[in-house]
Amino acid sequence: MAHAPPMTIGDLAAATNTRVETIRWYEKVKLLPATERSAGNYRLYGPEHLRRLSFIRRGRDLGFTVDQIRELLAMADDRDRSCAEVDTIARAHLAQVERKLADLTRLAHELRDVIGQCGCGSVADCRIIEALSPHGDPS
Amino acid sequence: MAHAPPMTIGDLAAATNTRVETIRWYEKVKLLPATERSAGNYRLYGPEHLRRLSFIRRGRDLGFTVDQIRELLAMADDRDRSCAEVDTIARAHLAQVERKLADLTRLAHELRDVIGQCGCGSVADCRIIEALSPHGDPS
DNA sequence: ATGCACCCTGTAGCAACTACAGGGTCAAGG
DNA sequence: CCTTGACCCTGTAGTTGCTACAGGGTGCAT
Repeated sequence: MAHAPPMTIGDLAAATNTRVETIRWYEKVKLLPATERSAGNYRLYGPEHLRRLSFIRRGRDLGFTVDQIRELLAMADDRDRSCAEVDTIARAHLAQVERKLADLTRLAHELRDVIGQCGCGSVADCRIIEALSPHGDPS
Repeated sequence: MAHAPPMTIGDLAAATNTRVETIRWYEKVKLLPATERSAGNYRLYGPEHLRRLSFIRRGRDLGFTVDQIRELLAMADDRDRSCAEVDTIARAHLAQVERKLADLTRLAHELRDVIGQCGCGSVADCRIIEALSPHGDPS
């Protein structure tokens, strides 16, 4: 079998569940290389672009920032390098996710408390508003 | 006791743990009213501004958007109105927080899995990079 | 040849601020 | 009185990660 014909940006978008504009944006910020163009100036993509974009999307789904992905890609491109840096980035990211998780958990508790107290009368004695006001606000 | 002298924007910032620029920005987007000015064109704030800004900051800490806070403030200003809308906003927000919590929990699991597998050899056989790559990527 | 789906570039917008640049004001110390 | 330094002013541009046009060109089917 001959190798598959190049994909257009729309094909690549469909294959990776990404918007066309997002792909062009990744190119602009150099997560993806500028590609060859067709006679009509269309971007043409091959399987290596598909692989790279899939990597990027999976990283984004896992909550890595674009900068972190840039670093991860640079490391992945240099296969002799030690894996330790990759590990470091991943661990730092996990720590950050865990911090955010703790914050949100606390926040959910507070919100549940506040909502539980609302008797749904008039705003004048709404517990939610009161909870937001500087503690016990008279006036 | 006579009433306290007006605060400058810096005083208000210190009292609410807010940056000066943020206060000016809240004024621009009409969360805070434009204030009186001193002879030298300095903004002057009184206790009612302190109360309003505290409310805003607490709402932001609880993760309400600026738009939601704008609604909450409008309701709080109209004390005869029913509390039901306040309750609705708070519940919608809680639901959103809970969704985000679920996402992050799943994400933390995935990250921990991936990190656990890293033997910290060379990138060539790094499990983290592999986990990000389109499934099992040969080449 | 004409429609229609697709592609191109470039710019502006979103949230919620933050960070200047390039000035003016005010109180204290010398 | 004058200077120094901390504060204040406006206005604009930057941040993150896209998304949404506007105003065009391309490619294929009918």
